[in-house]
Amino acid sequence: MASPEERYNFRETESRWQETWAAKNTFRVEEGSSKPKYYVLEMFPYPSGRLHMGHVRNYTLGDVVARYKKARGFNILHPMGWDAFGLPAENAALERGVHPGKWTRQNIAVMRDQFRPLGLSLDWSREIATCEPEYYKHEQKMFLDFLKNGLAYRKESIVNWDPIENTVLANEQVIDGKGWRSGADVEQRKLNQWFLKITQYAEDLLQGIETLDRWPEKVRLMQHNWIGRSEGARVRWPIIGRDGTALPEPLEVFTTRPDTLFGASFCAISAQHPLAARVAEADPELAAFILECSRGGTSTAAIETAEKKGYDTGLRARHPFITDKTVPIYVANFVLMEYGSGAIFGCPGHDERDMEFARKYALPVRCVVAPVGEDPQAFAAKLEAGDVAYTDDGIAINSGFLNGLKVDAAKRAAIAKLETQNAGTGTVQYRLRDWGVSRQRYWGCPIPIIYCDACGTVPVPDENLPVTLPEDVTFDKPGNPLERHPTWKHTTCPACGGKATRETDTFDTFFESSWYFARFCSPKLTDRPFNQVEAMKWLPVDQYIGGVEHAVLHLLYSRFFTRAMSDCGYLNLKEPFAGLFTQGMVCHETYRAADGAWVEPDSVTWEGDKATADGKPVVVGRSEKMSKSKKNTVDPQRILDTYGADAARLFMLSDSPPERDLEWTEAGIEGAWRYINRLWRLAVTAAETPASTLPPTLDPSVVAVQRQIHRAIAAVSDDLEKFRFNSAVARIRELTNALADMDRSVAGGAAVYRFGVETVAQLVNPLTPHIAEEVWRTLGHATLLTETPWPGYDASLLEDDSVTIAVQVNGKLRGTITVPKVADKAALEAAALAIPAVQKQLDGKPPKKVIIVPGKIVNIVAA
RNA sequence: GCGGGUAUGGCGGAAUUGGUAGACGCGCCUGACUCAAAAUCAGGUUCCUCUGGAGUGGGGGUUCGAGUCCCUCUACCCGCACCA
Repeated sequence: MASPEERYNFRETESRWQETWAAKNTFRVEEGSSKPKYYVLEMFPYPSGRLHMGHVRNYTLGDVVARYKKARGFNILHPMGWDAFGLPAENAALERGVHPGKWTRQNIAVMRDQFRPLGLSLDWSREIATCEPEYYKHEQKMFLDFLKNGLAYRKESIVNWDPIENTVLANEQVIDGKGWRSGADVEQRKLNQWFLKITQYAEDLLQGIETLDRWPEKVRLMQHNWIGRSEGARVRWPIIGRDGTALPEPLEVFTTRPDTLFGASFCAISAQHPLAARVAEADPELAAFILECSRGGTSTAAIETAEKKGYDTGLRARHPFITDKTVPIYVANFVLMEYGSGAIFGCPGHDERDMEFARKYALPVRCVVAPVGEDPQAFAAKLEAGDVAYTDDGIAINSGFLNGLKVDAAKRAAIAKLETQNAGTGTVQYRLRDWGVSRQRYWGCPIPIIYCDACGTVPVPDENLPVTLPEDVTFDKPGNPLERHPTWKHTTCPACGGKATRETDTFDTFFESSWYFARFCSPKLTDRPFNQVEAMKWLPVDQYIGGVEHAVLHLLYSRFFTRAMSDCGYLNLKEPFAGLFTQGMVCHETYRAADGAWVEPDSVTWEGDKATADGKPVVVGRSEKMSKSKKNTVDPQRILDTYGADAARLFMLSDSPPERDLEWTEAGIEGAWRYINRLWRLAVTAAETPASTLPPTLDPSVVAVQRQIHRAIAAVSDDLEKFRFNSAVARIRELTNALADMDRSVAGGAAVYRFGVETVAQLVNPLTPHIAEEVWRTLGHATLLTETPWPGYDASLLEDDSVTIAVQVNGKLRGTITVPKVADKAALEAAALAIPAVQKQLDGKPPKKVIIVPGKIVNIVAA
């Protein structure tokens, strides 16, 4: 029976250890250490105001890795910072009239305080905030270096416009045709924008994926698809005008199927194609069609569902292979200007979309590929009469010099011929577009550029960096406050000294997060973003942890930045993150009142399986990601106040594998809290047990526990290495159960018990560091457990002298036998056959066959 | 449409190379302690027609033996989506 003194006081204990670790700088990087380095990083938080459960899970996972690796003898870099620029700060300014900078810095202060009681092994001396000029001045310099090296450029282009956020979005920030934060239908607008040349690295980024063997397959695949490499050809089609004369410039189309050129029945160009505009000058009907395409296509979502429409320009394109053959050129609403050359040739027989178009406009369908093993004539007749395209592999038919070749060979032959005829070239096309980084927002890093009527685009000279954000701005009107600031925008040209204006756009906030991992290597350096030697020592990040939602955003941008920084002399590295772990979301049941309004979990009361809120019944919905809109959030603060950090951490780690979604339940956290107390009682008992040395002979039951301790060390070590934290918890609980059940009064009992409790403290330390440290101290250790090496195990104690193995008859379990580990096959067979249940199954007949796998199983095959 | 993933008790999940399915926990049940409750402790808990049988989403296959390998179907989840 636990007396009040013995009850575990997490409030006092957890804060005491947090203070001790802080006072001793336990988690600072060890300068000049000869230990191997290990860089653990979790995706840094946006200072939204308060920590949420997703943060707690993310940082707990990272902390387990950091503490485990520290015990394993590594010199750990485990820093924390703030991804502090972003739109919510401006929204707060609009709604509450508070300056974005003030709001952000207040949030940082609140959240930093919320971090402390979690007991994370962070090196706070390296804290950074991206909204401070000490940080962003370096990225302004970096941008200018990118510009010098041809990695940044400005151009007018059609961009994704978010009408709610009043800013441009990158392609990666448009999800299902909607803004990734606002959810608004994204519109198309033509604007002058700064771009970073991520496409220059398309091939390298693609190939680099192969080296990321400690990344989840899912993320690698998503990046692979996002880059979207396709091999094909650019084909030039001479154009014949409406009057029958040839135009000077040919039409260039991109295709991945040059093998189907003989099946071409039309060409189609984008409504934004220059040729379309030229023809429209003399054709009002076409001009109207083009307008319709762009009007109907203001939202990306609308484009995707729109019916395929075309307009015959009256121009014709001359086929590269077939003399005298020409095809009509259409303007089509489904051809994208941004991909390939903004023009295609249509082969309806072997492309679904072209088939749809051809049937609509009564264009010919010609079969030029037939599947192997089918009669080509019959197949072609069926295909040409139907409306389903054949897109699989096959053999070229009706295709002149390509006839008889399979698709791959035909592609190569077609490209070779195009090249000899000077009618086209083999090429590689990527889906990846350059990264538009201009944002029409205030709360971001100013783009260090000046526009001068005389000198054009002029970079801000180094000595004038940083270009800092003005503090005196107003948010009383829509649009970018920098644009209407009375003085900030107006400046003099650094080149000619004349009147000039500043760029008022700021960088996409993904700019800051694309290099922060390097800044942590020398966070206080003032003259450069980071020290190259330090960065090369710590990078790549050994273990990066965060949500999968950044698979093609932050994670791709960072890989690009690392390459770009290397090409500009900042680094010599390609991949920033050697290991990546993407954690699941934290979910909770949802509740709705009769009127459909969401109800918070805290206001729901249960009576049996009936849930009510304010006396009215509520409908229990499915478990979903915690979100403010569905009100199914649980405030980490309340959990920490009620159960402490260790219980919260333990529950988060034990209930689900870390890559899967976690269902938050009050019962679960209570279970974790019970375990903490159970462990504490064990420790109190162990501390009361007089320390004794191990006697020469141990009671067999004690030997069994001793084996279990060593097995637990081996299993938990392996589990922690492989992110199987839920299994690690199970193994530790098993050992705890065994220790609680053991007889301490027999020979060696007391000593092994004590050793066992000590081992539990060590094993549980990365997961629940406060109680672990407290147990360690209670057992009489003067040194910190946090500074104690990871326990080793005795391999000879992992296995028992005797093993229990299963006995099957025809694959069905009929009994078990416990035999010496060294028992030979004959002994195993004899023991197995002696089992009554086995005898019964055999029914007096001799077995047909006996399969014996020593140490594992005996399977008797009955006649 | 294309690509990927997942499916195991009432629930979360375990079973690392094919070898005793359901570890560990939650919930539930019984008992002890208590005036009572909570907490704690002890025991039980896959299902069924229970000396046996069935069982890892459905169906089929390989094997002495399949949650695990192969084929096929279904459901759900995620990513991309007129990319030529």
